[in-house]
Amino acid sequence: MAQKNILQYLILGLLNQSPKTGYDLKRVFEDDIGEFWQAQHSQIYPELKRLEQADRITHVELIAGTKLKKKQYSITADGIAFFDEWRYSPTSEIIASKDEFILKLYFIDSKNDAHLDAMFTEQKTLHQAKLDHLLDRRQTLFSQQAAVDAHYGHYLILEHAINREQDYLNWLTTARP
Amino acid sequence: MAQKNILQYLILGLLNQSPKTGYDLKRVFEDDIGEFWQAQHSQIYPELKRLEQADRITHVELIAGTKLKKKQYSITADGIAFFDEWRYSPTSEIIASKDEFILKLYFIDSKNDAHLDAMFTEQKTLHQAKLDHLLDRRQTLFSQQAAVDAHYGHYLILEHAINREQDYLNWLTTARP
DNA sequence: AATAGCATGTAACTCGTTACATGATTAC
DNA sequence: GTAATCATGTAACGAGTTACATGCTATT
Repeated sequence: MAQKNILQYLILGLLNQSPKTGYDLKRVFEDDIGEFWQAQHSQIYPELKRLEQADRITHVELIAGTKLKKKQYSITADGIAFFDEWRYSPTSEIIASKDEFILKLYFIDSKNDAHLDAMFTEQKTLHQAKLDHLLDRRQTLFSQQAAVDAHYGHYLILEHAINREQDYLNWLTTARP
Repeated sequence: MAQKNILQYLILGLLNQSPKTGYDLKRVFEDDIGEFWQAQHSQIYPELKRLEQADRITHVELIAGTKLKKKQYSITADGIAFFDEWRYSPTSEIIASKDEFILKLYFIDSKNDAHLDAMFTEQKTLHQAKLDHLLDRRQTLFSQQAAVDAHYGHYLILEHAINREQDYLNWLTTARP
């Protein structure tokens, strides 16, 4: 065993919400959970094949327009069981994050280093843009209380992503006003 | 080209501070920059070989005790140039983080889900322990102003790690008091 | 008709983890 | 003496990225 293959659980969880095509999954990864997990379509399609071989999902072929085939996948009872095992098991490790800017900063010894201002200015811009985008998404998705109640976990993690960016920006600004 | 090989720059940066063995590097990864990057010795030793073949580092063999050989690596002029190119280049992408707990949370639809309390309690414990450890390290490394002045970047990233954990804990507590 | 987006796949490659393997030294 | 740590390496595997490849559909 080398790694954990969390991707399979995410795909199962998303199919557990509703049947989806590989392309649908790709978009959810981009839009909804991209802050906390990433997956390219080149990783999703093979994983769908493996999950189907393991009888955790099945698919039906749909025709859009006149010719365009798409495979709509659904989760099976086996798949649900396998997903539930993961989702309700303890999460006892924190997957450490990676941050290239932070590493570059580590090698700066002096407060007077000529590069510090440019480095911080750049990061402030990046993280402000990210924060703006997240605030926008909150506005779009959760401006009504009903949405919060129906997708509470999604709401919470978006709040967390927003907090995180605000905290990052706050640190940047405090360290280098 | 598939990925960025940031590890090589980190090794060069650490050797730029002072000559080190592979084992020394391993410990720095565990202790100092583990919050933001991880590397096992099985990744470090081959990378040292590659860097030496590229003439970016060299080594001398030292004998500890009577027999134990160790290879002490130093950075070359080429290595310094290569490192500087990286460290002073723009960091225009944010490497997205991964967090398994957050993903499990995403799939919880209702505020009344019976698992929520246990999930949050577990995470509070984990992140509190991490925060305690970081506060401890700040006390050890940076209780004197001279240390802050001599290793300003290291100080800043430790502050950031502390902020981040405090923010995480704060979110956990606010969402599930 | 051209462009952007929908839709699915494979190939090549690197990154990173876990496990295997060996031996010396220090502290108890 | 024995356990923990120092010290260095390789092997096997899975995870993840980038690039290659193809074709349909909707919008302007």
